[in-house]
Amino acid sequence: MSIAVDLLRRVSYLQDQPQPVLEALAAAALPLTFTAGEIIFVQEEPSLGVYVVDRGEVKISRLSRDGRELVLHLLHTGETFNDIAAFDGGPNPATATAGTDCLVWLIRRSDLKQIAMHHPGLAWALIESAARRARYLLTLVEDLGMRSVRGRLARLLLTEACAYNADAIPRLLTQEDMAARLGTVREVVGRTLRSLAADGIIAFDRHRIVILDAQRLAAEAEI
Amino acid sequence: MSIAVDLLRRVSYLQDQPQPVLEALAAAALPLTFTAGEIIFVQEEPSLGVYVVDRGEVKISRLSRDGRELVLHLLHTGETFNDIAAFDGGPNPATATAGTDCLVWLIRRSDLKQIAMHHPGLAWALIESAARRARYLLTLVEDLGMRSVRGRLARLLLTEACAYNADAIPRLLTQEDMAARLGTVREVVGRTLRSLAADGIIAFDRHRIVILDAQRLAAEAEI
DNA sequence: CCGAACACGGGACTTTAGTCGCAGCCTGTT
DNA sequence: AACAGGCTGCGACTAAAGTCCCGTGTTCGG
Repeated sequence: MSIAVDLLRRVSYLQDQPQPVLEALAAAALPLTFTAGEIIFVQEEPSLGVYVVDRGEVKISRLSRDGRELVLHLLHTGETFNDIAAFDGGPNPATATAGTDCLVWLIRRSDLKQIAMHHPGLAWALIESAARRARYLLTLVEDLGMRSVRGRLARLLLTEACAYNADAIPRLLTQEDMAARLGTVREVVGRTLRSLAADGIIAFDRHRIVILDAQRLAAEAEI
Repeated sequence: MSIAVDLLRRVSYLQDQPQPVLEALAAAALPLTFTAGEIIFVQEEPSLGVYVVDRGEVKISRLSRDGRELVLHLLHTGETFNDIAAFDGGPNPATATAGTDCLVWLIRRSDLKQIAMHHPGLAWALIESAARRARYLLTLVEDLGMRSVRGRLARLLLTEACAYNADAIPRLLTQEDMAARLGTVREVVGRTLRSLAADGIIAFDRHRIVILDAQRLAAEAEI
């Protein structure tokens, strides 16, 4: 159980919470393990509560009935998911899949609500986290609504490069993965990457992507 | 001031709050009036707090630098806006414009936080409302990411018809308005409307839109 | 009553995105 | 060494969306 407290302290919006609050949450947390590719929960089904990633990678996505997938988040240690459903008690807003073998903790909605009702500081922290989630979704809306695939891809490359603070993006993301995150398909991602390479903005180093001109890439992302 | 309490009771997520809570909020609320077309606040600027619409229509939108506008919400009496910024203290996530002459009340973030910290019930209500907002944004993401203009337009027509619970949509929305809500342009909306009419799904009755076949329209919206 | 502003109809065209099909290339396995 | 499967490269094609442009009806104020 103290393991769970250590984890909760790594959750960005919980780190300022007093020890008793974290202990109360930890006491309510249930450990769950999933193997790579396994589905954690499915969109539209009733929700159990909020999940915290302990180890591994979790993919949050929406599936359309024609088989396309739109990836909303890729989560790692210390990040939470299904907050929305845990907060409003509605069905799961998206599908969660284990990207790798992983360990997550589940805190049921009723427990969370109970604890939040007794600790206003926690309640406000949850409010802020929900607001951040909404803000992130708004950037997605703007991306999808007013940016071209080229622009979105440029943004994705920049954020990925930044995440590994390097000019090269290790071959973790396949073109298929990128397509799912951009709301498009594999071929278009490939074509756009080639076009960016033809313009001298990026280059391929044995299937790794190297950013040659971060300025111009940023300019592409702005449009 | 009792005017403000009456209004707050019409806010969906506040209606179960006890009288003292509403009075505390009302005491903190400042009335503001705007004339049609006036800008209430601009995206990216520091936020003052949360707003409640008393009278009139408020349009929440994102503007891109190439002049395109994406309408996120159209709000009326008893609805709130800029919740996100009021919750997390960040800049305004979008631009708010008075669609008609209107009266709104502003509750500053610090006052809201103070009151919420003393009333856990209110805090939880805010959590739920933030979750709903996020859920709504997620439907927008799905719309923009995996639906065609035709599908989105079909959905818009259905929800508008439903809002006036009739099969005809009064000429309140111009094609330009619809385009802004769908993330597209006027010509495309017009073309798509004509195409739906050619398929016998809708018809025009002296510039009003009449839904002839709600089933097929719903089918278009599903894809 | 006239003209300006606005909303709409609609044709012609360009660009962007998505689809299809197939070949090549690694990587790990048998 | 042979092979399967996943990832990629790429051309050809179609469909969807966006752009440009102009004509027309309506409304509203001078």
